Amino acid sequence: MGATKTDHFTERQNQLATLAKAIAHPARIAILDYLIKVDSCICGDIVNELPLAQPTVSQHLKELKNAGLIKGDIEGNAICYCIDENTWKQFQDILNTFFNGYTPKTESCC
Amino acid sequence: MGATKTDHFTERQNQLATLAKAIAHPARIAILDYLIKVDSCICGDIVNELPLAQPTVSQHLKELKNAGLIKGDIEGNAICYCIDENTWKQFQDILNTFFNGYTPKTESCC
DNA sequence: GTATTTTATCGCAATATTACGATATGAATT
DNA sequence: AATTCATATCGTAATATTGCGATAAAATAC
Repeated sequence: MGATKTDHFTERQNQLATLAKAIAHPARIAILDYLIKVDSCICGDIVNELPLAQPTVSQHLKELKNAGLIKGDIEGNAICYCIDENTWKQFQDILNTFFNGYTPKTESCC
Repeated sequence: MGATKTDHFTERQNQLATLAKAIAHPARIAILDYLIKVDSCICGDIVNELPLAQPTVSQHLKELKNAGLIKGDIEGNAICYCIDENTWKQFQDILNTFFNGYTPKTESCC
């Protein structure tokens, strides 16, 4: 055991969970924060911005890339990373739909 | 190693990550889906709705409760669970703020 | 060519998460 | 008090995640 039983849930539930997992780490939030802050594609210096070793940052970048949240192109001997506008909007939509799905009842027993 | 280096990130980054982690599992999404669907507090039958054993469901409920997303009161020999309206709205805000923080640039190099 | 710089990958150790059987708890029922 | 029902907790096994040192890969600089 220990492995998530993905088969038993709907595709939407799994997608939402995977999406949440992609941003479920402060380092990955910090990376996205930074990409938003500098307001342009970033070549290099992401490692210097984080309190983590280079291989660890590289791994987090990979996960963000797998999730589709960021994209990166090789540019000389550096990589140009930036937020993937389309996936970003898509994620925003999915989360909004989920959270807007709930409307508080007038009568609640708890 | 293996433990997340929470100390090195801002409180906001950690909060956002923790929040995301709370919904980063299809079973927990499914529980929230169900609570939204039945549109009232639920006493019992959450276990029957999920493809997981009772202790596992109980554990997921506990995590959702820890995150503040749901609240539960003892009601006879059952528990009345429902979505915590306030935390729900708060989470929605935090996520919205995060996702709205990004506005695509006209000139993007990737 | 050899250095230098930057990012990726490998391999491993530490920790966290997921899942569930067994058992405990706690309230209602008989 | 014993039974029943619903949920919680304990203990443990399987798997996943996090982190980093060592090393590789790939481009630039000299």
